[in-house]
Amino acid sequence: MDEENMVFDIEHDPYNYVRGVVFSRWKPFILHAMDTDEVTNFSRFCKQLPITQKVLTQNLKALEQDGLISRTVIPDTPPRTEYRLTDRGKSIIPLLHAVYDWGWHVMKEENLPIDALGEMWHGYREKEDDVMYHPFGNK
Amino acid sequence: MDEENMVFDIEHDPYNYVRGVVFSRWKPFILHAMDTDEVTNFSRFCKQLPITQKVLTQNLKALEQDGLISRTVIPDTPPRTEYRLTDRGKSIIPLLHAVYDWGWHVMKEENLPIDALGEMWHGYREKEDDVMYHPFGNK
DNA sequence: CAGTATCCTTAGGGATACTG
DNA sequence: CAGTATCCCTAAGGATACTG
Repeated sequence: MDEENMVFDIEHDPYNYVRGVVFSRWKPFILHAMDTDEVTNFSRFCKQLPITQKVLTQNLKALEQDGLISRTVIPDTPPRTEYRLTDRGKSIIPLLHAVYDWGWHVMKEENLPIDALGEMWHGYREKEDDVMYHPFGNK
Repeated sequence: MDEENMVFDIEHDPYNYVRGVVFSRWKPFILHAMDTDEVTNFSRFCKQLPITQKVLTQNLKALEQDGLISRTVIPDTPPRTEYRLTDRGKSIIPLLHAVYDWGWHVMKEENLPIDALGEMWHGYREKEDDVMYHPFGNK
């Protein structure tokens, strides 16, 4: 055995994997929305998240490929598309809550402003109808 | 009250905050290493993580500013620098473990190769001396 | 409705060389 | 030892327009 270190390969590491699969900019919000809604369609996402259709499509496609969500096209006229969490997708939700909670408390400690809409989604603030006009789900 | 939606501002959202503060490419590994080592110095990090000094410095500086680690310069000749987790830094460790665990299980389900060194650090694989030659800590 | 197709911008990271 | 200083590259995302 030589003195050469075995070198750590981040490409095959679970942290890095999770980073790509769930911690991109918008995925936590998409997953959270789908957990809240049970059945969610494309246009609902667009209503309150300031995310472009292109990025939304990219993220939904990736989430589907990674097995976190399922996509069903319903052949109506016009056809609709339904998204829902798979078991794997559901299994990440508690972790997302824990992440939000940790971040929320640290931001409070640092006196950083926290988005009110997100707080309502997570039950950290009383829901107000005028703000929750399109609370990700049924109007 | 107008019909205009209140728009969600991701810049003030805890998810996004945590993403920046702990889920950049290398921070989980740096934090994990510091949790394992208690007291860690700069050069130890360089031994096994394939990370450049510049990026390491950037990350350590950011972690310090965000209150996750503390930095102490010891006036020897040459001066050394010691890093250790703050209470806030320690408080994120269980969450990191949970992330690793979730990712590890999903990668197993998908038959994706998992880095052996990372598995040993996390206790998912028996430690082998020839592989753990520089296990982040004391040689 | 649920996307594609283009084009562009930027933050985070990598490579390499240099310093008190 | 513990960093700076440059330069470069790429992936993720944003803006805008178009489509079956």
